[in-house]
Amino acid sequence: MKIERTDTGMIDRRVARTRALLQDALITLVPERGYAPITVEDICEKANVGRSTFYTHYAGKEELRSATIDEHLRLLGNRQPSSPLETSDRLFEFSRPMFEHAHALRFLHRALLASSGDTIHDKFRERIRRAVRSELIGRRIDEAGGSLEVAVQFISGAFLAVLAWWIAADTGLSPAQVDALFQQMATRAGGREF
Amino acid sequence: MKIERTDTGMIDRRVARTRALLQDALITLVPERGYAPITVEDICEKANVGRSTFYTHYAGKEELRSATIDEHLRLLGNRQPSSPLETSDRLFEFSRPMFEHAHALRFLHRALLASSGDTIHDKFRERIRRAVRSELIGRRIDEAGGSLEVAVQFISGAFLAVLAWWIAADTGLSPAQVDALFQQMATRAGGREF
DNA sequence: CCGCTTCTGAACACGATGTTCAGCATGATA
DNA sequence: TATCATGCTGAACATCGTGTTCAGAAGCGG
Repeated sequence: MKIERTDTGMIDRRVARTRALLQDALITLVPERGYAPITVEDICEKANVGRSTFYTHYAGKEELRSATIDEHLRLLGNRQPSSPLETSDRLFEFSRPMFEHAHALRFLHRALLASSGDTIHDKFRERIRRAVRSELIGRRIDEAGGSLEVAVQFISGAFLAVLAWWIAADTGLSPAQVDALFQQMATRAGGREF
Repeated sequence: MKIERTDTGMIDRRVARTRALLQDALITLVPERGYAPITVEDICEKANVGRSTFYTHYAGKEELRSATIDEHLRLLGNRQPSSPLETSDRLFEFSRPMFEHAHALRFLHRALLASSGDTIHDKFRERIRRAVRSELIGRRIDEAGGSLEVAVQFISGAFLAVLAWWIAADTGLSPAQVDALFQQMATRAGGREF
């Protein structure tokens, strides 16, 4: 069976209801056990929706998750670019609204963006974080308000992104070259207290 | 059945052979299809190892991957800390050896570290990357040797790491505060050409 | 060469996926 | 309100991957 739209383009209430129930169920379930171990049946049970019904809406767990995210990201996308005239020359305008939005929907983000459940990645990341942390401690005298941890996350995140990109993309850059570029940015990032 | 060691602590050749075959099979398979869709049976077939044998060595796919990584990371770990006396005050000493190592074993890294196959994360990351890229273009005049892309990866990686940490850890920091810290580091990272 | 360990492949139980369908319930429309 | 098209249901089914078990074959170490 397949879900169509009415001639007028309206969405049947039953369809809207079912989809909302399923998405809510997913969002409720993920924080409890994590995403990976959840089954379609779990979701249906929590949502009080027949399993066969699930498949008339989504091809599987992944598609439900994807649709859920998309629907919420669309809301974020529909913001006016913070007054188009006011072209401040502050860099990285995007960050503030992102932080705001993530904070407002932090439960959703926790449920759907956090925990890829990827053991390997996490192991590797933790390794890097430790290295960065130990290099930062002792260089910075004062660390009020957990800004050390922000710096650790900042630097290690940057490093891993550059590393992953460099390995995957097979640019012509030699290890020494990427490292030089990374070093330059990383060192500057900390400012004078480094 | 369970694999033990001989009294002398030696590893039976058959055991070594089997494990090597399985690890190699995994490394061969991942670049072809990605990690997620690979089944234990696939691995066994590629490795020419009985499926029941697989389970006498590893509890599942994940454990095999974990063991494979660990075994290779151990090789990296056994490096002397680049002459302990030479305590250069160059920051982030860790990065250079990492880049070197990743380059040497780049096929392994591509196979096991790249592509978590996580659709959602990737979508989100790409969104950020685009935002960063568009903010950087136009500000930087000269972009020789793909250093723009390095900057994009650097900044977006840093942003996502900070965001993920902040959402997950529930520190007391307000959106404005995290953003301020992020902005400070990000702006500095680019140096004067920003 | 002997004895012990590992490998093998087939069989089994299990759980989750994804599909199908006949019948029921509900929303849209007039 | 009546009608009818559409969505929901639940049970049944086929399929697939997982993880276990075991008896016999093969290979290793001593």
